[in-house]
Amino acid sequence: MEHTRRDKICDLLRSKIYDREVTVKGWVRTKRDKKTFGFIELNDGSTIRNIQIIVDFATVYGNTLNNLQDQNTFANWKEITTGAAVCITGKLVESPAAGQPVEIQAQKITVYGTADPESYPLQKKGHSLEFLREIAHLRPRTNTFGAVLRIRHAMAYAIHKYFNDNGFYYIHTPIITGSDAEGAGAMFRVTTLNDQQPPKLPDGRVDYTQDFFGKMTNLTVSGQLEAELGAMALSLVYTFGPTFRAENSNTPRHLAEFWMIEPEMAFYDIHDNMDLAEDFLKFLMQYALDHCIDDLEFLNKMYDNELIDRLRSVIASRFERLTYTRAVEILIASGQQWEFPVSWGTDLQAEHERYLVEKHFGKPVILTDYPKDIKAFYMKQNDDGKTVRGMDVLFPKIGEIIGGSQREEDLESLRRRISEMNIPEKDVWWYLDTRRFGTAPHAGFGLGFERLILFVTGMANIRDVIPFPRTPKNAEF
RNA sequence: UCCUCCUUAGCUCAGUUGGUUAGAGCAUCUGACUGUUAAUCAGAGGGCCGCUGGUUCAAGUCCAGCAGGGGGAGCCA
Repeated sequence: MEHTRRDKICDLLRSKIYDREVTVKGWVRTKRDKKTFGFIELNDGSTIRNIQIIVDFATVYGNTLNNLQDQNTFANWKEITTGAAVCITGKLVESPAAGQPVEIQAQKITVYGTADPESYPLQKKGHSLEFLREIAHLRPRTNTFGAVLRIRHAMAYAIHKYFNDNGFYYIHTPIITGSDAEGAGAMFRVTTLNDQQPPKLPDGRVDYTQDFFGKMTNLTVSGQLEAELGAMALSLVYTFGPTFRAENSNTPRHLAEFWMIEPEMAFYDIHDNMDLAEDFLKFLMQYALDHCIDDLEFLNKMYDNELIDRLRSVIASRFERLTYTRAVEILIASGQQWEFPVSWGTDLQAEHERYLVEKHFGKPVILTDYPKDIKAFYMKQNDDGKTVRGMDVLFPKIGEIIGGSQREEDLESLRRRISEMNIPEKDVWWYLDTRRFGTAPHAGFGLGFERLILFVTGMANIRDVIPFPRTPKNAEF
């Protein structure tokens, strides 16, 4: 096939240099027939917008549709259906009609790949998100998923940019882990043992010393502990990678495989941690508004009329910071009827978080200083002996978007906590070593990437903000 | 995992107290149309009514089980 340079549609739509030859390659969204000419709407993924191509049949085919009996002449035109991949060369001109700034007067059309209209599942009208999940291999070709995927990319890039520009180092933490000390949820086993006849110990249990790694291994549920090791040398680090939870969670906010961002900062206390989290989130939202406005406007129009206002409102607000204890007082004093009663010492339920964020304060909330018994072992204990320096950032619509804490840097306090929570010290000897050798105050947090994308896109279901969702009973594609 | 709702044409959905041959819009196909833009107009084709079993003279409709999906909850990010 002859090679031709490609003009990106996003560039052409912005161009003011008319009457020049251009070549576009992309996928047909719609075709509209007339008698002597037709229109093609072409999309190449560079923008949510299509470019319009006008095809004068006399120019391109030397004939008109009145002579349809001449099948050879119009075989090419008939192959141009929704979903077909084509290459079109023509002249870029100012559009004489409203609806688009420029259009292309076609001179030559090559069809790379047809899409049989009888069986191609995407049509030019809208589809339900549930249906599109069943064809996740084709849904990137829709306006909605094009927009979501471009925003997802922009947010991934903005995350790296933010940390890089602020002196953080990207550290790659392992995906296969031999520790299950996180306690963050059920794990997926990684093994190469024969699943029919695994080697057994005398007591009947599987002998993992004969497994690939010589021990039981799983997919990671968090890179935090390893990120802390990096922070104890490079001061400012972050991880950004896939994590896995084998929980049987069937909700619009949970995935079995999701991506998480975990910065870890030496010499930060919980207040520095909160400052960073707030600044970071606002930066990401501003980045989306600055770089993805076409896609955001589409999502705002089609799915969530308050999306752009909400992003702006979060950027403009100062996140409300209060202790867990104070939050419990507010909830008790609210006089609301709760499905789950509020009392000091139990974790807040979704209804409580929603009340604080959406009703009481009307803006993002950061809760701190939780009871130690409902939080992880590594959180720094307060002097009151009851609470730890954890912090959760709660957002409207999606609830907890960030969870973090100042970490316990004192070896003996940490060992006591590990013992209380029945975690074998031999599993975390390497983690304890950071407290043995040059320990320092430090803090960090975790941000669920897809939760962030949910908020930034206004989508309602987490399965629609990751290209190939992994959920219980679903690992297709 | 629990509660709840749903499953009818390629898609989105109607379908009356159980009663002849199961409908619509969009999509597809055929045609009309001198600038359309989710074009418009006319016509045509398209159904294991999720699966299995039951009740009944008769089941898309009632009952049970199973499967898949949505929403809520829990777990969490």
